[in-house]
Amino acid sequence: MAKAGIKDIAARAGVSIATVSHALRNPSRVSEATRLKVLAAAEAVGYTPNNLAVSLRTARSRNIVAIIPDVADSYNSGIIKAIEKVAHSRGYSVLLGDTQGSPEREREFAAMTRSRQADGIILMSHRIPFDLEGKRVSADDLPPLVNGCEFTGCDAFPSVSIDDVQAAMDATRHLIDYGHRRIAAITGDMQSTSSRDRAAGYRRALEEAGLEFDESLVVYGEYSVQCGEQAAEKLLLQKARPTAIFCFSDEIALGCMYTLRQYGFSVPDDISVMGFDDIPFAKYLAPPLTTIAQPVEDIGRTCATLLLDLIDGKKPETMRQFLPHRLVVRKSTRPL
Amino acid sequence: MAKAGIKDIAARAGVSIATVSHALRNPSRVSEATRLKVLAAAEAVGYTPNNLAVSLRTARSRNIVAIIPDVADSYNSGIIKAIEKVAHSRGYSVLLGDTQGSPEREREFAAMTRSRQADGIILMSHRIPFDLEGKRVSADDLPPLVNGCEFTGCDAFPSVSIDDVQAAMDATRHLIDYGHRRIAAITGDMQSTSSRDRAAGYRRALEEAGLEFDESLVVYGEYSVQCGEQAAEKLLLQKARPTAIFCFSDEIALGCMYTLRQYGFSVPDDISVMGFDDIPFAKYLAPPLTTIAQPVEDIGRTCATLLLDLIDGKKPETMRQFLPHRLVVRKSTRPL
DNA sequence: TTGAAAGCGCTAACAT
DNA sequence: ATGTTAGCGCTTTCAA
Repeated sequence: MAKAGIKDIAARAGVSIATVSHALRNPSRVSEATRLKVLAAAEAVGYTPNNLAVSLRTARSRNIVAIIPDVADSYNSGIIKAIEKVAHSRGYSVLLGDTQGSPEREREFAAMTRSRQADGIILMSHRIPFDLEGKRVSADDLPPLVNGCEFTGCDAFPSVSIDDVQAAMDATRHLIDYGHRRIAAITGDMQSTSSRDRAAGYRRALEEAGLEFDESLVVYGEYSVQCGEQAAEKLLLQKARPTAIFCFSDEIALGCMYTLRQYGFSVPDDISVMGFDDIPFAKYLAPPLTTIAQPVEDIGRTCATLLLDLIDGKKPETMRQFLPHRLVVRKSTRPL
Repeated sequence: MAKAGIKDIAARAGVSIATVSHALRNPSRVSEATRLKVLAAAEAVGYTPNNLAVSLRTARSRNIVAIIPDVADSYNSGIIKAIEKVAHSRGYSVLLGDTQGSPEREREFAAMTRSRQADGIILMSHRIPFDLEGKRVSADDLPPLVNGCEFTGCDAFPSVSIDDVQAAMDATRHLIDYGHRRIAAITGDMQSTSSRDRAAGYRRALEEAGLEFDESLVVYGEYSVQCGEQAAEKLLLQKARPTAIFCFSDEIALGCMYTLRQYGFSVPDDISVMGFDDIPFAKYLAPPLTTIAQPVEDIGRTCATLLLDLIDGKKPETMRQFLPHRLVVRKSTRPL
């Protein structure tokens, strides 16, 4: 006996395949007696539905694809974990779309909705992964998509993230409140909206405090430890060194602190370092990292919930959803 | 125009659907002229194959499922990233099976091969996620599965990991070579083979060095920062404290070092700490962590390659594959 | 309450 | 080289 299907059940239970199908999906439409008979037969033949067939027939794969720059990034992996959790609880599976930042791969993964392998997309990128131009943009042949952490700029899709501008302002202000005046910044990829917004917030907080924005104090990088490592060197090479460095991610901060230590600088005694994200490791670092906590779990959960609702035809109430961040002051920053 | 299928192409190109199918999949079976005609028509109608239909027909989903305890764990996420990479390069997608250690979820995800949503399984657990007993174990109705990092004990499935016993011996020996005699250990979940093997290696290295195994020096935990945090306290409470602590994962080591610091102990001056895994953060910690480097990328790649080959009907050469680990001495351990 | 039958969109014999 | 046709395993009208 190779592969038991509903027709095997039907044969064994002495009913039609239609009845089997009903008994399994729509119990109320068959008599109690047949239902039991069918269930017993299903059990007996060791039935497992072929979900490919179900999906083809119902035009629903019950998969979503999460398009994410890098699963191995601590911040990202937290988000995706939360996504998987709610997807699973609602009977969906998540297809992993690790793009390593490649626009081409973003498009490939996004195409999975066209090819019916996925019913929707959670996009953690600032790029729209398909042509809106080419064809008519009849809003309803766009796939269900929710934009997480980043923002494509297209309001046809709901997006969820923190208010990066405000968060960066809070971070910068914390440093200013601590008496710092020469506050450097190490950014993420400036293509990304998150990084642009943080840069804007940084700048604005400076201005509001009457501090001059000094271009030589910002190093444009990307969200990675290696970047922080190198960027810190550039900062250290300056004649007038910063007394504080605002890193646009905790990973950057980690690399930054490493370099500082290499050259004999103490954090926070010589230089204060501020991170962003509050990855799980942040509080365990030496010194524990002052940072902006993102509600990672909440972001992931909200993205997934929104998407699944979208798939079910429910329109979101707010298209642009901002979740609350929080300044977490630990030991990597100190009053001047 | 809603959904272009091969029959739309056929109509437009003035050929049969079979010819379209051939032109698309099997170009050599069709004349150059028709091939071009078909391609043009496909382009014109904006064709994207319905992979659900293809999969149903060919009985191949081109998905694999990665069953993993926790995507947010740095070690795990490295593995899964490598898996995704090779899967993608071979035209497969990976379904994320984050189990949070739950055997039930392991089984749920494993069932995806039965329901045809996945063609194979990469299992990072020591438990077999389905009944081998119940039915006849006719080896060929087992799904393609490769066991990564852990070992179920079933040699019907290929497995790939490092030699945990040897690696733990190397780690312990390093501490012994440094003159340590009271060497504590903080283990992972002792249900897991990796942790049992490491415990065995630890013990064996002790014995070979003529050191007595002291049960009070081992704290049984799990692979998490929180665990390391708490376990370290237990160790510190002992009358005769260890001079070195061998943590069975870097995350444990991180938590352990944190607690040590809390209580004013310096690593490595007062106590040496050794990790395991060499997660990307390890070298950036303060102090940089001495650890056993696992070939994460290689493990992931090998798992995926093996599985995909298995799916293609190629039998693996070795059922139990050990990849080389490496002792990485940094600054968290020091000679006594 | 149950069943017959028509597909979902595609592939793969088998014919032509 | 191209076309006909029979399904893959299931859901879902529609009729009985």
